[in-house]
Amino acid sequence: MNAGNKKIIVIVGPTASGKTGLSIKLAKKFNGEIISADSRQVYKQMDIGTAKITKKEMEGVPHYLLDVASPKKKFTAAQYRKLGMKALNTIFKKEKLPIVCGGTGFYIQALIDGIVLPEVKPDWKLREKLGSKTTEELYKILKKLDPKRAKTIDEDNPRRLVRAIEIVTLTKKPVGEIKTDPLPYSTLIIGVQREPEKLKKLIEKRFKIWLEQGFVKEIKKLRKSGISWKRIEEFGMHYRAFALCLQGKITEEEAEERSLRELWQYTKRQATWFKRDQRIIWVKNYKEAEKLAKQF
RNA sequence: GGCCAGGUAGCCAAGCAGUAAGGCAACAGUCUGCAAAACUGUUAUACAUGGGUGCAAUUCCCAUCCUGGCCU
Repeated sequence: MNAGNKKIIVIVGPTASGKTGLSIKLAKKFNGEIISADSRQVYKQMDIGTAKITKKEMEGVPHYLLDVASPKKKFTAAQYRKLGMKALNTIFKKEKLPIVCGGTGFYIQALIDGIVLPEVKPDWKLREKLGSKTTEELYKILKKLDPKRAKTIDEDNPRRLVRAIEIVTLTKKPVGEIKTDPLPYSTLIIGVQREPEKLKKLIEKRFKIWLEQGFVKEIKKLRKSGISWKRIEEFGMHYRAFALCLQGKITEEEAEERSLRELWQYTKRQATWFKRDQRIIWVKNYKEAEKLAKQF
């Protein structure tokens, strides 16, 4: 497929920086459609706490990769890439401009830089078996099963070791080196920049709004629909904090404190991630972004 | 007022004669198959104050101040 003149705009940035608003403006201006790149907004029933855009806020701009998975199941970067590619093709067919927008750097990388990987579902029995092993033991197991993967993996990270073992065990073949298949389109990556102090305030403000909108209720609903506390805790940050609170393990005050703190820590992790990507052009407002997009 | 317990880095907390674990936070970073996850590294002239006894005290003794609990 020769698609050299096809273009994609990507918008990245820390949480609460205003990516969503920017993406809508750009989409309207340049006849675009939006592909969300957010590892939590893919789940149904998780709207308030993920700051998912509402129908009204979309202003008629089509969105992809929202509400594509059940929170009961695990969604992975591999699935994201698959669905993302599909969305890209759909948008191109309509001769519109795809705008990938989100804060999950890994998903964006999976899509744009094209990490090729088969989908592997979690194997709970295997995980249970591996659960009691030490990191060292896990590493040894992986080394035996897939020496190449063992070479590059972070050997102190049990989470990744388990997943790697799961993958070899289920696919029955070592993957070894990972292939990449970058998209053949030209991409403009815009980063939304915010002063740290300002960002902190934006996070706080948005968090308060979540609470007013019934974030706690949202969690209760998740629980009622049969999702375990453990699973809800896995969603991290404020989902974890309030899940603990509703179980009576921490006070409401602690939950709020913890949420805010973790939200801020997340922001910093995102910054660390995006810092490495030299392709990102950082902007402070919509005007700058529009200018870039025009040139592009 | 009396008795008891305790005062160790921003917070929690171990040690209790040879100058001080750990956890959280903070800061930095990793990431190519769970990524709002998981993991790594770095940082702090921290032992309430004043005396005393020791070669040596954060550690023992005395006093003072503060905090918590109990009693009157």
